[in-house]
Amino acid sequence: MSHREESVATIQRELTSFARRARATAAQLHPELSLVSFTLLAHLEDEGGCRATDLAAHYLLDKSTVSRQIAGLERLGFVERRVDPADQRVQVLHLTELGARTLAQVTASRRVALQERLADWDEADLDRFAGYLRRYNAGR
Amino acid sequence: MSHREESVATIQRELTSFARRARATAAQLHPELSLVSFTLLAHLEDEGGCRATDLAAHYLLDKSTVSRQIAGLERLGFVERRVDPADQRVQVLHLTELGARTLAQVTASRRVALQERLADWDEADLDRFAGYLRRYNAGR
DNA sequence: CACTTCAAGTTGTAACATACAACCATCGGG
DNA sequence: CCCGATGGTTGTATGTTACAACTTGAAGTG
Repeated sequence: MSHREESVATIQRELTSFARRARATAAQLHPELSLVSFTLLAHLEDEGGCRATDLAAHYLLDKSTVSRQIAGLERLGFVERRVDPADQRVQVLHLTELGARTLAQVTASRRVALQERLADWDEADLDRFAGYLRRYNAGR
Repeated sequence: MSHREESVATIQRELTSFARRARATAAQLHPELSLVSFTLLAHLEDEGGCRATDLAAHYLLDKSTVSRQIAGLERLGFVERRVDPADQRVQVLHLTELGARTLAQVTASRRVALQERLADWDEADLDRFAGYLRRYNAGR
């Protein structure tokens, strides 16, 4: 196995291991907002509102799954729907004020945990790690 | 926000985004072996056999969940149990020949996908990225 | 305009995954 | 020999997800 292949194998192993734990970690940190709900809210924040179909495409979920997730988030008062005047079928989803506040809280508590974990990394390493992750995720 | 905080924020965002997609990606790539089953088999391979309790601790799962997962994998003929002669309560889990072969296939197909995605990375970057991921996961 | 086709969302259904609690069996130490 | 701790299974409830069938509205075509 070449050096290159070994690196790829390591990346594979570590990413898998991370993915596997992510759900449980998220659930422990804030039981009120699952990993999926959290990412949906975050996406709404980033995009400043989007359609359910967009969420489904972006997160590789079935539209029925998104429909139910959104219904739950609406029940919690975190998102609201605004019918697109140009197309009555479309519901543009937006964060409510409460949704934005909750998202901010959860993001902050996650960040604290992450900061602790990365406490002994120096700034240059953090910067490069962040860059690699961004590059990896962009590559699709 | 300091440079350091910005890097941490990026890492948080990218890791979350990755985690969110991982399950669906895995499911598409090989419907026969979910992400969880895959990681359990991989762990057995790495460790050369271990207890259900170890799996639960490592993957932050309830022991009942692991118990059912293992039951499923046993039904599929991928793992076998050997009672520890030193402690009758303990079942040491091992990959069967079929389990090892299936795991190897899935690992290989995942690796191909990953290699494609990392095709335009140079070797030094791959090496550093792998190192950062290992360091990140080790930090707990 | 009527007809067809397509896109956005919802709902019915079934399969899993998961946690928690209760439980059983076994081990090890007083 | 009992008793607490450990490994594991089973009962139960909840949540996530996909697939399929359906509803509604949009858009194009004759």
